[in-house]
Amino acid sequence: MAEKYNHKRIESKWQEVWEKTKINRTDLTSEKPKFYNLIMFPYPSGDYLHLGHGYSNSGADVYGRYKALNGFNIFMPIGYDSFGLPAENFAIKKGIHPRKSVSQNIEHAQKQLKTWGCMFDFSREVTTSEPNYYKWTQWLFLKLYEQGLAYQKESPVNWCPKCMTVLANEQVKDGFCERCEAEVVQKNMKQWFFKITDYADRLIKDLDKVDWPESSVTKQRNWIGRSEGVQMDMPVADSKEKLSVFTTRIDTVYGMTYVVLAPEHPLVDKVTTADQKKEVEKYKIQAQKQTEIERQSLEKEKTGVFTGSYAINPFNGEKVPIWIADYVLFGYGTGAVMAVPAHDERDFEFAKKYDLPIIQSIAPVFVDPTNPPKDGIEDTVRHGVIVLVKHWSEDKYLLDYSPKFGWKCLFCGGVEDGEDPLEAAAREIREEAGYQNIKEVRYMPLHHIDRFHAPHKGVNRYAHQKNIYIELADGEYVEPTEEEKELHQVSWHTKEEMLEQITLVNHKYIFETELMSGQAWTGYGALVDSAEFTGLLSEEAKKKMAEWLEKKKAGETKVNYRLHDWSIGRQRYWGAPIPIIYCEKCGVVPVPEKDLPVELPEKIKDFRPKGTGKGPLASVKEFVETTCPKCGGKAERETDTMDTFVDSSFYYLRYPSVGNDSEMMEKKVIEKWLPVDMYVGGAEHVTMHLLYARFIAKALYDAKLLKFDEPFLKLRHQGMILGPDGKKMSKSKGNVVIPDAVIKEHGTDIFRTYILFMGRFEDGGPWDPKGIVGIKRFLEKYWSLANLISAENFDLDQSVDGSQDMIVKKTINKAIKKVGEDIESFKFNTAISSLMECVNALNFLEMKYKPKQSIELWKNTVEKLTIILSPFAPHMTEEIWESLGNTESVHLQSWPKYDKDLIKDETVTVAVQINGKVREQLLINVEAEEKEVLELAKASKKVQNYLQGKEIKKVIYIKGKLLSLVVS
RNA sequence: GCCUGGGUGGCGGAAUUGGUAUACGCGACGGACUUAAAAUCCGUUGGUCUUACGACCUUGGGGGUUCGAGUCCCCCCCUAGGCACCA
Repeated sequence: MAEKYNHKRIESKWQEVWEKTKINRTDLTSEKPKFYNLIMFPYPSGDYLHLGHGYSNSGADVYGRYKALNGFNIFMPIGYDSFGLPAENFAIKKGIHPRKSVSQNIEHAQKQLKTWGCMFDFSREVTTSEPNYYKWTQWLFLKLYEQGLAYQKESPVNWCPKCMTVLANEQVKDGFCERCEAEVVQKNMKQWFFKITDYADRLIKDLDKVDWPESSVTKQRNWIGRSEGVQMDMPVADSKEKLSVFTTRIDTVYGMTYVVLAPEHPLVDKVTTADQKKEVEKYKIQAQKQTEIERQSLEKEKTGVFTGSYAINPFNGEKVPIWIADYVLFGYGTGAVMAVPAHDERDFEFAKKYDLPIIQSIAPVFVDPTNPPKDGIEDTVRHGVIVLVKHWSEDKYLLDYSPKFGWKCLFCGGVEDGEDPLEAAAREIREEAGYQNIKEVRYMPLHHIDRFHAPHKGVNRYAHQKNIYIELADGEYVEPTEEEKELHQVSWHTKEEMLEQITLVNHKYIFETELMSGQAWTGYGALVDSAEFTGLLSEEAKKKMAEWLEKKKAGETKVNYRLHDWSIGRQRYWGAPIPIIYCEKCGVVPVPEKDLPVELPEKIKDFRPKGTGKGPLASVKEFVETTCPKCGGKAERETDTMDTFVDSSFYYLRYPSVGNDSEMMEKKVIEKWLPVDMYVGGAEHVTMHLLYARFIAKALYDAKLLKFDEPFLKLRHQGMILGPDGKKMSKSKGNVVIPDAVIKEHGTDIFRTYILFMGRFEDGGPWDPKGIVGIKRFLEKYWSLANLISAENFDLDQSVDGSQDMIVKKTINKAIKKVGEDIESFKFNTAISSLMECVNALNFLEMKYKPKQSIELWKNTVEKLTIILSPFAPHMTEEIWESLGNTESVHLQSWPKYDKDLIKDETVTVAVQINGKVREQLLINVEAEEKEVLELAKASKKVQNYLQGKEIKKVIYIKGKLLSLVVS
């Protein structure tokens, strides 16, 4: 009996061998086709690398090994994202210099990584906090500066009072600091920015070029938040000022009843009248004091103040009041909006509160789905009323049942030319419903348009419907004519009953809006009361109205983005200093390339943040004081450091040129090796790192430094591994599982195979330590089977004839195909289950038939099995490979080719369905035709039972799958 | 509120273009080996009814299309993630 599998001995044995043979060092100059297999580099903030790292690394490594077996030259580098807040905070907590804690943490992470058996090329590590790396971070800054993409401006920024630094929008989660969870406040500061907004359109458009998870593409698109609209100028009445508003719904402009400026808007002071000054000032101060969360809280009731001035709607020349309100954001669009309460929920809420007029300018259009307008027939325009009638004493409403048309609805009817709709409605109720005394008649907040085909008249109707509310005074009733009674049968119902019974969608809608006492209609529709634009549909009106504005030079079409420029300055110590010098004479002067890196002073008394708005570097005299590179005069250095995301935005570009200190990217190498072929990492980086990295690639492309503008062609995310309790792992919950403990007990081959077997790679899920035994059994089964074959240790007494050889061949060929396809599409779990099936089948055959005579076939089969298993269990398979008598590593072999003919089965079971139910299974030849199968089925007793006395109406045969019979 | 994914046995999860739902693994039960246990191996394992043959039901719920629906269409519920006063 072969030796039991000992992971400790075997895994460390091969890790040593591989280190010696340098098997994972990539020859970047090789002629073989390249494959850049990248994982997101870890952040060594002090904790162990966790299960999540183990998960993504395992997936990426299996994929990389599979690609290598398929003839690619794999480059799988690794590094450490070691600058930034968490690393610095960790050092502060420990009371040591971050340089020291970072190097300890890296050493630790490295140790972990080396036991994980991944094919990392450790010879090309990057560490972002080393001067030989951040020299290039600063170089990158200079390149962006040269292109005008790095600039300084005074602007409101996110300030984290706990980290005492500015944060990018991307680092603020629901108003809290992403790192320390302190509440973020707005501060006005002079800051360095990268102009990512210049690339907004390309960042959206080029998503078409990449193979990324659809959800991540959408996430980036939403984050960038492109919206097309128009910017419209509005003169301020009795003043020379004019204001500009941005809207995506210019089609609603005739419904504008006021204008709102953000409280910070510079025009506020200019338009505020003397009597309103006090109120406005008070409001401004109150708005400023609020934190971002308070201000953006949706529960908060809207507030605002009238400025005393009016703006003129260029479309109709009407004056509308100018208000200020904090529901308008200064940072988006023009910081001013036209308010159309009838068609915008926020404006509606505001208008209700401050009693501002609500004017409808868009009418919803309902197309009757059961009777839509027919093509090629002109619309006939009609005016009509739809009437909601309320009972005189109860909370009930009148339902009209029309036996002739079969629908249940509200009362409705036509309005003759010149007739008042309210009167028409009242008349109709008296004559058709019979109720005589009306207490109240009024219009409902919105009217609408119905479109349908009127079959009895042969015309398409385009009906302007006024929606009218009638409340009866009492129950006085005069019997309608017989004729009317045939058309209308009325009954009283509660709200709920009405909503249930009404069969016409438009009537139902009216009923709902009335019950909700009006709402803004935010959908598209047809324009009403909009002068020359009346009748147009929203889409078309938008175009025409924008053209109209452009002609009048009162506005233009405009695109706005949710995305803001990337604020990159941090008032912290542990980062790459921004390479800028301020000279009294020459102003802002970039540090010349030859002077890079601007080294972060290592000896510093206190590297903790001060909270003064200036970073700790400001107090290091030797650092700050310098000479101007232009004029040689006295000058001072910028003391902010760069956001960590700048470090990580280009690390993948640096890997192939590690060791070259004179160039960031070696031209030849970069042209050969980039872009990245496969990138594996967490989905939480989609709106930060991945967006920034794409932007930087595009900027470098424009600077002619790169020949591609999309850095990551393929992207796959690993799901999140949760604690055994199904909750997110965290120290405070005490449910953290450290991969090293698992690896120590079971070995990394078992660990990585298990974690990939648990479920779909993108899904993740709870870590369940119980299931690991299944993988252990599987791999040990493989181990003993392979050992048996390699030892040629067979029971020679058994008589064998090799008749099972074909089954052995088929088994392995099927596995080769399935496992390969599954790894290619990141379906590791099903790849592993196919391997299990294969091992189980071979094991069964081996035990049953003792492959004495077919030893060559068996050996060959086990070799193939070993190769296709090697991406998952690299150590164990290497050991087996050696014991099979091979001298070259299993990882340098080729993925076996499968034989197409051996994949197919000659006989298959087909299901026989009778009226949709499976009643019989037939063993047939794969090539059998419908006729044969039908004959076979008819011969079956079971089938005969179901066919007795019945006739076969229809036969459907799906080759090799099923036969479906319809009988009656 | 809007945009994405999900919802399948006791559990993790499979299922090509609509074509035998529950692969593979865990767990559970029964058996073999053992003085015994562990390990290993073999068998059973969606539910209800039935002595049995078998019948019926079953992929979050309700409707539909189809010879046939986990898969397609409509409505609803739950859940994870993202965005959210973005005009």
